[in-house]
Amino acid sequence: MDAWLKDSTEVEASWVTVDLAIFTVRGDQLMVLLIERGLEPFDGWPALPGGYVQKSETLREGALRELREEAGIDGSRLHLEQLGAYGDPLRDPRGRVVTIAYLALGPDLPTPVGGTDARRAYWASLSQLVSEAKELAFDHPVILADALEEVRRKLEYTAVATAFCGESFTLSELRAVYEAIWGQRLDPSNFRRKVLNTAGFVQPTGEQRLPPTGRPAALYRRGSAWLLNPPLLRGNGHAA
Amino acid sequence: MDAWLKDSTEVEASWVTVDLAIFTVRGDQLMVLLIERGLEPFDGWPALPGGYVQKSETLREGALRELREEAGIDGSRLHLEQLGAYGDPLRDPRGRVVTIAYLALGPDLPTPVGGTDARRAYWASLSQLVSEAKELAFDHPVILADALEEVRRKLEYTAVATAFCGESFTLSELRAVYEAIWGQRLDPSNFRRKVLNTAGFVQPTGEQRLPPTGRPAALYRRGSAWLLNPPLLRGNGHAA
DNA sequence: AGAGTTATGGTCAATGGGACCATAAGGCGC
DNA sequence: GCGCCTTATGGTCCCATTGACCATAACTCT
Repeated sequence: MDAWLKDSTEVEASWVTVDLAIFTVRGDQLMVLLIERGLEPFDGWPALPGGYVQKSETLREGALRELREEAGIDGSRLHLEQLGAYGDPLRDPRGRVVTIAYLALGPDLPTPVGGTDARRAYWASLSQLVSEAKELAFDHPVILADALEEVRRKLEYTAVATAFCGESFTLSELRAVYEAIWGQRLDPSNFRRKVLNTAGFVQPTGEQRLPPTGRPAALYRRGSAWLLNPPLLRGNGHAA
Repeated sequence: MDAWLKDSTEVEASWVTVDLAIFTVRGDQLMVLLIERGLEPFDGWPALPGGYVQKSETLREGALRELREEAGIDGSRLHLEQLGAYGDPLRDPRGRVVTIAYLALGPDLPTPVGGTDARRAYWASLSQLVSEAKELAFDHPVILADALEEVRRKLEYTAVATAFCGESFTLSELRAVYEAIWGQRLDPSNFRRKVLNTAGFVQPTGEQRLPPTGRPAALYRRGSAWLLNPPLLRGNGHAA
């Protein structure tokens, strides 16, 4: 293989890892899955779950495997997309480690047990992370910030919000996803109108669900549309 | 370094490369820079320019270096953003090579000379590539398709179109960028209204430029805004 | 029954955008 | 100079979308 290298003193092989930003919405909070690292470097620090990519698997397969191994989550039922590659030569003190960050979104998931090189795994509230100025290992703060921005933007022009809901859901639940992630209240009536007028966003199941209090709500499941055209824009922001 | 590996039979180091999808608009055509490969594998095939990432540079620096070495382009004046990582274990017959794809956008650039491992470099028209069903090396067809989709989408909600123009430009030139990339005509009057009403998209220079024929057009330079809110949507498409 | 709560449905006005028309300001041929 | 062609610029009309509200429906709990 070295035969193709132009300059073996400058080019050398790298370790390739995947890191996962796994989000879910619980109540009115956007949560991200963190682990407490169980080995050096950054032993004891909170970090995003992740690990080495094996030689025979695709990057996506590696992400799905780490999802299972480190977070105990079956990835077949959640949304997984690539966020990007992070390869600053100094990002890992061990040497050149390029990581491919993945974004995973799912409905309220069980708290997972710790994985192989994690002492424990837990859901952390995003707003709490920010307010406590919590530090993360490696360049994970950057990855997490990029992931958050990606989710926020993707809610606007795709139907990805349904990935945070279960098989069937009410429009209030769907709206709660938007509110938790955008951090702003949306008008229930206008939200409803927008969602129902967007062909293929959701489709009614015909069933109802009783909330803890109040009128029963109709249930929907995700529709066939992925792109929302026109998009569902967040206004200038008007908290309530 | 091996001390951190969990299973040295399954995890091994990978080669990391960058590949570049460099776009420009010439006339009414969207062009992409291709090279003719000068060595195996895929010797003689057209491919996206790219090469190995060196051990001491960031991924972005590697992309800028390849831009210079393989395409003879000074990257300081064009838009460069990461597209994503491609790591199918079979994508390169030499073995495990993960590539980080970058998207580069610039104004009409000079035809570059061939680089180190390229026999020659040339601009290829996107529409021609499609109509001739041209094949590319590796998984570059996928990367190119992803890059194209990314540019098209990014025109909608960012001011990235100005990256295809020179320092100063007329609104017709800017519109021509949209038309070439979206493959559809836009109404000059409505386009103008939209661009000028979007605060910070462009700012007038006060100067004019004479087109080959017709009334002189006012010149603008790019403004401070990056996100367009509301976005500049392509309609359902109505060629003319 | 009445209050509280959530879901659903409708109105009204402002905005933005697509289709289209009109005018301005150059060059060119005669 | 005068008309003609071309491109740039500016404006109008109308409809779809949407934000701000108001009103009603359908539950539970007291």
